Amino acid sequence: MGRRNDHTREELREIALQAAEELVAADGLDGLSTRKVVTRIGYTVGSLYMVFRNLDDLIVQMNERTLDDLGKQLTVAVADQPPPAQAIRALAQAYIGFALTETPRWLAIYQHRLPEGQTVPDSFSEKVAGMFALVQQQLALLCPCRSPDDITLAARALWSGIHGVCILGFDQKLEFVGGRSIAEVTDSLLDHYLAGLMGLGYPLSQQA
Amino acid sequence: MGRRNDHTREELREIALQAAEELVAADGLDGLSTRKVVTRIGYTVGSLYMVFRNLDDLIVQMNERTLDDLGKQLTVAVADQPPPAQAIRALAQAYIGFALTETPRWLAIYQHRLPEGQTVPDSFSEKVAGMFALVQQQLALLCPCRSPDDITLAARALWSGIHGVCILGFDQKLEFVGGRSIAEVTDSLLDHYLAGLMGLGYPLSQQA
DNA sequence: ACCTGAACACCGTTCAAGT
DNA sequence: ACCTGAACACCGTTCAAGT
Repeated sequence: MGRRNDHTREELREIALQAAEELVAADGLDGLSTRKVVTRIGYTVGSLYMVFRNLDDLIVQMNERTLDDLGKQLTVAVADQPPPAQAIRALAQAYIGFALTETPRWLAIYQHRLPEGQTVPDSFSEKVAGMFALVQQQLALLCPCRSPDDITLAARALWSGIHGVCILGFDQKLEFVGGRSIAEVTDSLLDHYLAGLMGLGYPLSQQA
Repeated sequence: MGRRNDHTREELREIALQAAEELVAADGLDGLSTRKVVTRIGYTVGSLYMVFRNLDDLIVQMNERTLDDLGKQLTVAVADQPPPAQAIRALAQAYIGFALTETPRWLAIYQHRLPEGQTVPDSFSEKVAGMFALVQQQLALLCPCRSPDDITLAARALWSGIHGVCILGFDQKLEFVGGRSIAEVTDSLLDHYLAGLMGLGYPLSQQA
């Protein structure tokens, strides 16, 4: 018993997160357990708690890695600096593409809920903010005359909307209207929202 | 032991679902368990399986009741037949209102995932379809010249978008940009999307 | 027919004990 | 210092046994 030192602390963290990702990819977040993780890496339950505070901590760290991967995809989508309207479309497509290819890991980001009162670490929020900044940046290029406040609001509305299409699209429960692909619905949202944002001086509520 | 007959099958179902709703309202879907439900209603574990196939079945039935409540709220929101643009806004506000006041039960609808391969019963899908029809109907009134296909697509895009704003708004993880309320972001989405839908003959992608 | 409670196979987390 | 494995308090589900 005890003191094997097969792996450094950091190595242990790495293989545990890898195992967790594989388990989630195979069976979804609900299929993840501490005992499955340690069995997969050849350790016993207790040792997990040397590296992670608890299962929630492990999941948050796993989700941070998923955010990193997602962020990379978004970054390459706008790497060749297309015009802003196309860039926004490319960002949306990259988001959908990631959700499509990495569905369980992507879902885990939103499925996991910390116990009441606990919040996600700053590093997590920063990654989310970084991705969000990509959208905001393109929107600012698209609408140079709008105030920063307007841009922030619009970016949030647009990105939340795209996320909504994705999340409902993947929820077979909500597969209410057949036929339409996630990409089609997203295009509708993008087309009309951006047209409205740029085309009219005043929002609907101030007309009539 | 055995044969108490304190309650009929239907009564047992009712008090079990009620207990489940109270548990979810208090501690969220993760705080729900078969054993807590039966303890709360004064029965033992086994008896739950006389009325529900398993815990997933109980949750689905509980979520159907939540959909009923939500549907009622949406219906009253358009009961006095306001003009379509206002009706759509009222539907969105009713949705947000329900999410705000019944957060854990509302969240449970989306949080719960059936095991791989299983699907939700038809009665569930029908309720979702019914709510969705409310939006579609108003959108059809707003844009009489659009094809039914266009309307379906637009309704889906718009409603998914509003849902996205809600779901990210309630996720403190994603509270990336401070200051903006869910209602504000929804208004931005509605204003610009509807303006774009009605104001321009061609979507952005077909311009320039 | 209804209901119990023991049984089984799982959980997350802790911690004394071993090297 | 690292790691084990038993222990504890939970799970969901089944089913023989009782009335």
